[in-house]
Amino acid sequence: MSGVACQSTNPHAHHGVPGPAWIDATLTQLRSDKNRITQPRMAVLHWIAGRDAPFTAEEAVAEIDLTHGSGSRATVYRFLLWLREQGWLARVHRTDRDHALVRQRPGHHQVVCVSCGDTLVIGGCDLTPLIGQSLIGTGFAVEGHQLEIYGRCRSCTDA
Amino acid sequence: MSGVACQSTNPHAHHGVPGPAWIDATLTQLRSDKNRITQPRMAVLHWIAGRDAPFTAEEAVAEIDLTHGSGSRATVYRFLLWLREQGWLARVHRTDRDHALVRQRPGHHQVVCVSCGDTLVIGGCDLTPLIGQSLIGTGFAVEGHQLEIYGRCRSCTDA
DNA sequence: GTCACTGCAAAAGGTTTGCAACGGA
DNA sequence: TCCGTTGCAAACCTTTTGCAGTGAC
Repeated sequence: MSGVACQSTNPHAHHGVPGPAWIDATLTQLRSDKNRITQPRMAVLHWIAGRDAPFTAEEAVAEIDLTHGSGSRATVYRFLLWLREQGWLARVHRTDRDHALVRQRPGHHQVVCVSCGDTLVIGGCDLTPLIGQSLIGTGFAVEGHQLEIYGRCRSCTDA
Repeated sequence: MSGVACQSTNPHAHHGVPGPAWIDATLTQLRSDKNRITQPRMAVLHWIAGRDAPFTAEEAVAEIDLTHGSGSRATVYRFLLWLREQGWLARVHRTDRDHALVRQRPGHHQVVCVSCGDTLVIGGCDLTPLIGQSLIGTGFAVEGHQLEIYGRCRSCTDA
């Protein structure tokens, strides 16, 4: 882990990928992939964009239906799957039950609060050299990595 | 990935936690926790000990039943849960579907081959100080972390 | 002998799929 | 218009749970 992010003020720690930029990027890919931009998909994108903590698919289904009056279970699941395949969502483990999803930007790492589930993302923290070193001589060709950090955020520690 | 691939320059890379040592350690804790050492639990332990690649709970159920003629679904699931809670198994993501489990030793990290699913573990690679540094000023209290590294093992690269 | 553990079978979740209707481009 | 996408409902798969019987200590 190197670079600016390791300084004390840490300008790279923030809540996930900024929502608006994330929507723009996904829309761009939808268009260039000749996929259709539909009303349900927009509802899903906007809902995710406003969501910083990890969420489950089922939460997405329920809340999108509530707030946007749209989103059948199948449609949401199908689109979430696409977003994951394209790398716009990362899967993280939940202490409780199943997996959750978070907006993702490559090369950044999730910091998850075990108490409230809020997420922080640290960027500019490239572990690649370190990992490479550890694997010298193993013949293993690294394609990527995912680091999840667990703990308690400020508000949950104070409480 | 073969055994040979791992005995190279990196003394800390190996296939998971060695099976026999892992069984001993879990048995020790079972005893000290006043839990009972039953035939089904022994079957589960031995099956896991001989398994280096990540496995799903369902695989465990099916194969343990086959090889040891024991292990009802509920019993295996209950024991796997205990092993996870005690930190003897780690949950890792699978590219395909749900989560998988692997033998774990604290402070070590999983290296997963995306092609054959085999696992390597690197130890002595403590990220804690680095993570701590990255989070200075965020008010986040780190309790733990999990690093998953993806890539291709030697045999899958050669193939 | 006691009480934790097992096994069954059923319930509870979570996710995927088939198919007719719909609607972006 | 055309074909990708939706919505519903049912199927599917994984994991959990209740409870009577069993067996480790």
